[in-house]
Parts: sequence; C-alpha cells; structure tokens
Amino acid sequence: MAQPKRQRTSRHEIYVTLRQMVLTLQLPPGAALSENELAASMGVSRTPVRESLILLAQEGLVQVFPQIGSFVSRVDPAQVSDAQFLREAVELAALDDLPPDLDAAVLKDLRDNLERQQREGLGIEEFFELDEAFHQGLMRLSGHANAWTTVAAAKGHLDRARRLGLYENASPAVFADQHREIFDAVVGGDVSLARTAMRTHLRAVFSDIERIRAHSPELFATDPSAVPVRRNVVVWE
Amino acid sequence: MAQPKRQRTSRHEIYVTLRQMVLTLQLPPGAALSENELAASMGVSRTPVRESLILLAQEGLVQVFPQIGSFVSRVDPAQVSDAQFLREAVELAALDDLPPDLDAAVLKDLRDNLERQQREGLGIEEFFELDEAFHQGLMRLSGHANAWTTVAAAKGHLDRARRLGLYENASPAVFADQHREIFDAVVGGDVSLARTAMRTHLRAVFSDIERIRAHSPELFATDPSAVPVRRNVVVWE
DNA sequence: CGGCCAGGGCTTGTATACAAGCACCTGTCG
DNA sequence: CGACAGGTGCTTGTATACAAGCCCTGGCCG
Repeated sequence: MAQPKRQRTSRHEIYVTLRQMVLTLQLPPGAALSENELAASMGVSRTPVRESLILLAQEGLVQVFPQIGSFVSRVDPAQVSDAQFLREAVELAALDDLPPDLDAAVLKDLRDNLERQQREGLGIEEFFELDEAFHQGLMRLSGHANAWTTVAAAKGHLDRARRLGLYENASPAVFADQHREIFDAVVGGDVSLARTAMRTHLRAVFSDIERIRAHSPELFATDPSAVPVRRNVVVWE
Repeated sequence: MAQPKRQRTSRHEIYVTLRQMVLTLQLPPGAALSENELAASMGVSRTPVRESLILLAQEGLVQVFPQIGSFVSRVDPAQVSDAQFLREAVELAALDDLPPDLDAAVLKDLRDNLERQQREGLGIEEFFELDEAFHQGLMRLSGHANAWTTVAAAKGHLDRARRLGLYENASPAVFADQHREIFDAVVGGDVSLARTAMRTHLRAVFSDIERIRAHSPELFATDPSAVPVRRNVVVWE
C-alpha cells in the first residue's frame, strides 16, 4: 500500500509465502506452526519468521498462544460472515460509483479475464487468481482499487471457506457465468441489474459454507478462544 | 479480534500506546520514530518496540525505511478517501440490515451516548470517543459489530484528518445533532431517511479536508513513496 | 576555494542468548 | 493399579549482539 517497494527483506518473503500457504489451505486450519521449526526449515533465524507470524496473527490467519504455540486459525464462521458482509457492501457501493465513461484498458483486461475463466480444464488455484483479478478490476472501474486491498486483507477466512467449497464440488463454471453476467450489466450501464447479479454471485459460495462445515468440521472453529491441540504438519516441503 | 484476551505482553501495551499517540496526533505525521529511542524511553528492549512498529506499518500508520528510519506516515489524501468510501459503504449497508426488533440494551447505550455528546464543554478527544462508540453501536444494532473493527482498523488516516478538522474549528455540536438525526430515523424505522442522514453526516468532515490541507500542508503526503526528512520529536513525555 | 573521499554515527535487519511458563512423561509412592 | 509429583523438552516473549547500509561531516587534495 503505502509501503516502499523495496520489500526484498526475508521477512517480507516469508510473510508472503506463509500467507499464501495458509490461504491455499496448504497449511490446513489447526496446523501447528513452530517458530523454531519454520526458521530451521527456511534457513533463517527466528526473528523474521516470528515477525511474519505476528503480522499473520493481526490478520486473523494465525493464532499465537504464549508459552503454548502458534497455530493456523481454524475457519471462523463469524469472520467468514463478517467478510462476506464487508465485501458485499463495498462491491455493491462501487457499482453505484461507476463513472459514465469506463476505462477502456481495464475493460480489455476484464474481457481477457472472462475469456480465460471459461477455458476447459482450469485449475482451482488458477480460477481463484482470475476471480480475484476480476473483482479487483471491477473496483478499478469505479476508482476504488485501493479500497479493495483492505477488503482483500480482511477476507482471509472467507477465501479459505471458498476454497473448501471449490475443492468439494469443483464447478467454477457457474461462477464464471455469473462474472460474465455482472460484466455485461456493467458495460450495458444497468447498475440495478449489475447489483442484483453481484449480490447473487457473492452469496452463491456463502450459502454453501454450512454444507462444507458439516463435511469437514475439523477445519472450522467452534470456540475461537479455545487452545488447539498440538498437531505437527510438514511444512516447506 | 480473534486474539486471546491475555494480551498483557509489553508488545501489546506498546502497540496500543503508540497507535493511540499516532491517531491523536500526539505523534504528528512525519515525526521520526527511532526504535532505539523508543525502547530506551519506555524501558524495554528494541524487540517489542520493533514488533509494534511493524504492526503499525501494516496498518499504514507508520512507514519503515530500511537503513534510514521509521516515521509517522503523513496523512495520505488517497487513503483518507479510500477509508471514507469503505466506511460509507459499510455503514449504509448495515442500515439496510437492521432487524425489526432493535436490541433494547444497545438502544439505551446509544441514548446515553447521545445525551453525553450534547453536554457543554466537551473535549475533542472525549467527543471522538463518544463518536466512535456511537457508530459502533449502530453497527451492533444490525449484528455487524465485528465488521466495524475491520473498518476501524482501516480508517486511521481518515481519523487523523477528522481530528485535524475538529482542532481547526472545534464544532462537534453539528455532528452531535447529525447523530441524533440518524438515531431518530433508525428508531423510527425509516431506513431511507437514516441512509440519507448517515451519508450527509459522513461526508461532512470529508468535504473539509481540502481546506485543512491548505492550512497545514506539512501534515499531508504529496508523494507517499518519498522518504521523509529526519525530524526528531520528543516522545513518551 | 571547490570537489571528492573516507570515516563515524546513526538507522533497520537478522541472529543468538536468556527467561518464563505450559504440557507431557515418567518414576515413585500409597 | 492408580494418583500424584517432579523433571524435561518444548513453546513464545524479551534482551542483546552483530551485520549491512545510508547520511552527513570533516579533512585532504587538486
């Protein structure tokens, strides 16, 4: 954001890596994260690892219990719901702020993005990348690209729940169609239709969370203040 | 947020203190923050101070330039605008989610809050506290209290700009009346009126920012990536 | 007199050492 | 056999030492 671009410190590298591993469920919710282990396996000292964990803890992706351990936080349905509300509020408000003349370059990116979404054999992670870029592109159209970064930072729990949903039934095609629908409404200047399509789209995954929770309850938190059981997980290959 | 409540580590204490000093402009934008100095004056080592600065940097309240120094970030008009958009989107969306039966306890808190806002001789910081509690209370009414914490974390730049505005003309009475107006509309069940009043209220301070910027340009950032000039500031009494 | 260069003092980044405390495991005793 | 107590190994929190680099300043040289 306002950070200087020279972020090639090892802390930043570790932070980005760990964050990605948590969001992609490569580090599953509940996994134990030992500062010493991580430092050893990554060939650095505890300091940058520890500082990364503190940042992740502030984002709610990691929980640190002094003298007990650090753990990948379980998906908290309450936080998923909060992020859903936040995201919906922001994205719908952005649609209301669309200017009369849409940025042609952004529109082209969005069109390319949509085209790629409908390709066959699209991997889940690839789809997620495109999905994220699509929604960010819509925010750019209304000049609120920066506000999106705040939303993106807050929706870690939501994204993990979404991934769980996709890994369960793996049908990104439906979402791709919904994206197309939103995009067409935006280009057509029909804000009301765009809002309706966006709301429908954003709530599609959200409605599935309870089903996923019944299927994999161990990934979800029951009491967020409870101390997890230590359970080692192989990290960093 | 989802952190365990046992937060009596010195890091947390320092973090809260520094954050408050930045938000209240007690640490003015552009001030130099030396890890060594802070640690010495607070009687601890660099470690907890440094970790606090890293957290504040992630919030955008502090900028850390490796091998150069750490500085209280100048108020970034772009970030102020982003926070304004985010806040407006969320608070208006919350009004749409108000349940038919409003929580009586929260309503009582809000009434007490409004009554206190209209007392004579109210200090600026006291008003800010009440203002923050009032808006949080409205979010609680719609069951989105937790989403408010995310907004609160993102609106550091906005709050500093608001404080600048209040210290300039010091007229919280107008805002207190607007709060009352919003509250009455909410209690009366007129969501449309509540939305209008809320929008008017939220944009009141925002429109003043340019005036403040002309008055105190040194507190605002021109190029957010520029390295500030070192300028020592007495800290911690 | 002006420009260049080296050195010292500061900065943050990283590594390491020590402190405090929880949890489990084991040996002992009832 | 069961329960309890103590040790041991782990955890994170804090303190300190070292590394790398920027900036300014003072001295030297053209």
